[in-house]
Amino acid sequence: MKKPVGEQELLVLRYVAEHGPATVGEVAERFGEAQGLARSTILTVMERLRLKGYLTRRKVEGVFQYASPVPASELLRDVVGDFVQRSLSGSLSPFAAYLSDAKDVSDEDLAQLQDVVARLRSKKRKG
Amino acid sequence: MKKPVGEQELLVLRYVAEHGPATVGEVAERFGEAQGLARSTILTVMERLRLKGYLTRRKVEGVFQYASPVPASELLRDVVGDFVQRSLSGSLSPFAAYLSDAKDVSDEDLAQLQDVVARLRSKKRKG
DNA sequence: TCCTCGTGACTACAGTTGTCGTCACGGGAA
DNA sequence: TTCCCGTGACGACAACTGTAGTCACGAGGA
Repeated sequence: MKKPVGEQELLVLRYVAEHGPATVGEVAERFGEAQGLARSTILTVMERLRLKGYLTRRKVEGVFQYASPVPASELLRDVVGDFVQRSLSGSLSPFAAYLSDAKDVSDEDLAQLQDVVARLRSKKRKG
Repeated sequence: MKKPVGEQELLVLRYVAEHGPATVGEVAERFGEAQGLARSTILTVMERLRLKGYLTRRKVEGVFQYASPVPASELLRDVVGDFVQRSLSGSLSPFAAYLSDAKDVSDEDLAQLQDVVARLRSKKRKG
């Protein structure tokens, strides 16, 4: 069930996941056009995502509405998990190394990270 | 200089970066065999990595010694950076989401993360 | 000298991804 | 009724990746 998703595919998937159910025409107009992509490109990508099980569709008044069965946040969380497993063999130190050099960590991201780390630590103490 | 690297390619690159300069035969025997890969596969992958600029080689006593121009840690840090940019559009919250669900964060990784976060926070206060 | 083996360079081929063009259909506007 | 347009389904093609077979060459051992 873990079909791979390409980079562009992921962008489209994210768009759909974040911008509710949408038709191919809508995605092509609002997302594809901005990226300089033809409508048929968007259609092909969305259909591939559907074939892989990442999108579902439902005919509403003649046209198909595509939607992601999982919310964008969950989707991205899984993408990160996959990446950590596949490319880092589960190790997080490369992430730490990246972070320590990162120039552009937003306040919110930083606060969120601190929060998560603190939570993990307290859980570990107990567990 | 930002040629893409596939997953298997990355594994080989990591192996070479971590296990000093090595010949194709050595990598095939120690790494490839364990993965069930033919020697020619290893050779092809290593040559592709060299063509992309991720490996260099030097003939030593008749055979080529391949090496990574950058240490493994730096390599992985860059891989993470790429991933964050390309797949997460620079946002770190998906990573935080991943962490909060992660089951298997090692003590070392956790400590390292906490350290980095703390450092970033203090830097931010000052800067 | 002749055969074998490690090494390298090529070639090959299938699957995935990124991008489209095009064709056919059905519903409205003219 | 006719023609146009949004929509869908296909087919296509190039690049990249994963994986390997094969051929030629040079150094040693038999």
